[in-house]
Amino acid sequence: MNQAITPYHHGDLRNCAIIAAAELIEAMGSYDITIAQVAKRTGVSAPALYRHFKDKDALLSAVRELAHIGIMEYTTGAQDQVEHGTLEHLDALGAAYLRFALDKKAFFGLMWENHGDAEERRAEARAKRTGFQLVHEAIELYFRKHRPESVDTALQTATLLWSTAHGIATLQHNLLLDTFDEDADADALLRTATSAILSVEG
Amino acid sequence: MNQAITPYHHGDLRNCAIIAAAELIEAMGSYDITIAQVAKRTGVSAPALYRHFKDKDALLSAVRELAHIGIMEYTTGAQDQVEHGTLEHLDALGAAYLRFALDKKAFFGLMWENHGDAEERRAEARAKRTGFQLVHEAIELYFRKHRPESVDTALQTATLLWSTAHGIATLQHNLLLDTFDEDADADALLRTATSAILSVEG
DNA sequence: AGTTCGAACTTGACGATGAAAAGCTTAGGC
DNA sequence: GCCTAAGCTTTTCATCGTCAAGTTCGAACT
Repeated sequence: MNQAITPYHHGDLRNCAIIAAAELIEAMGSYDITIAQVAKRTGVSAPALYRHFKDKDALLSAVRELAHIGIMEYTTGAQDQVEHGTLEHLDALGAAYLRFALDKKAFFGLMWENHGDAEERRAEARAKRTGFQLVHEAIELYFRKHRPESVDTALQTATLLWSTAHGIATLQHNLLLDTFDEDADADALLRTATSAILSVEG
Repeated sequence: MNQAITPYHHGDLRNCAIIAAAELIEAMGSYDITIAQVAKRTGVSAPALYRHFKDKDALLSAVRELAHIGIMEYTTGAQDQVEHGTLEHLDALGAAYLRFALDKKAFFGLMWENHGDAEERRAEARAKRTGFQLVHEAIELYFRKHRPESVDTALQTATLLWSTAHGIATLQHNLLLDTFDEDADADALLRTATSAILSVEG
């Protein structure tokens, strides 16, 4: 975004385009953006972006990765304020996930679109896995402290917990929580699910 | 789809267009279809569809409702083969949901897109609620039989169970289950979650 | 039966979009 | 001080969603 006197060679177009796209998405509250919009915001012609991205979806794919980093900021941020390996730790992670889904609706929606070729998918899967790892480690730590006999089911438990959090976030995101249950509170629901799933006998 | 000698007035264009769109989506395995494709398949010009749908999204919205009916066929079909109010009943519902997500990937992805104006959203929310109701009733019945003191938490439990099923389906759909947990089995995961959530103390 | 009317279609056109092609511009190695 | 190749630009094109204007036909009224 920092073009001093608009030099011919931008210098960092790839990254600036990704950021511009992300800003546009956030500003419009929708990931229905055009190459032209991104190009304009970056101060560059539309085809210029094709020097750095195979096609539109490759650009969006990069934005999706950014979004995953964003969610990591939410979760790691929340994690830093609680004692690790406790129930509060897991609740904090879950709450952060739900909060991201609410705060950054457009990003959250975009992240779970899956188009793109195998290459892009792999890169995104890596980013997603990093976020999941956080939950996995937190649960492993929790089990090690409170239920050492269940440590080796931590991966399964993490998958379940992530699924539930994601499901609740999706309900929220689609404005269906109210439709299904007028009095539902996403955070409370997730906390209930968390303790239920954590107490499964390995 | 039944144009005998291609009469000028189609007779049932609206429904045929919806079905054609659904068939296209299923055939291509993607919901990235064009008005022109749908029109061609229906044997009609593209603008003709605008007599029956406000815009492209109104057509897709109708297809989404069809998809919800499809999921209902899966779940009610599964339900008919088990004794109601049992754990197997709930497991069957969940398994049917996961199977739909796998069998009809494109539909499943499309269903959770949410664009469209308020009017369309309301119609879709109604369709979604109908599917949810099934789970709700099954859980209420289960509680009435096995844990009568928890009957009034059935709605909350249903929301949780639906969330978990949906989360697992999403992981599956995005090919992430393997990424997160190489040995994960979606059905087994959901069964584990189901019994955990059902045993929460009201 | 003939006229009329409006709903259901047609063709044609337009603006926006994603993407390719071909030609400038400039930094950096020789 | 050129030469080259990467990084841009403007042009161009096909496709897409959608609108406007004209055509066709069934039904309702005389």
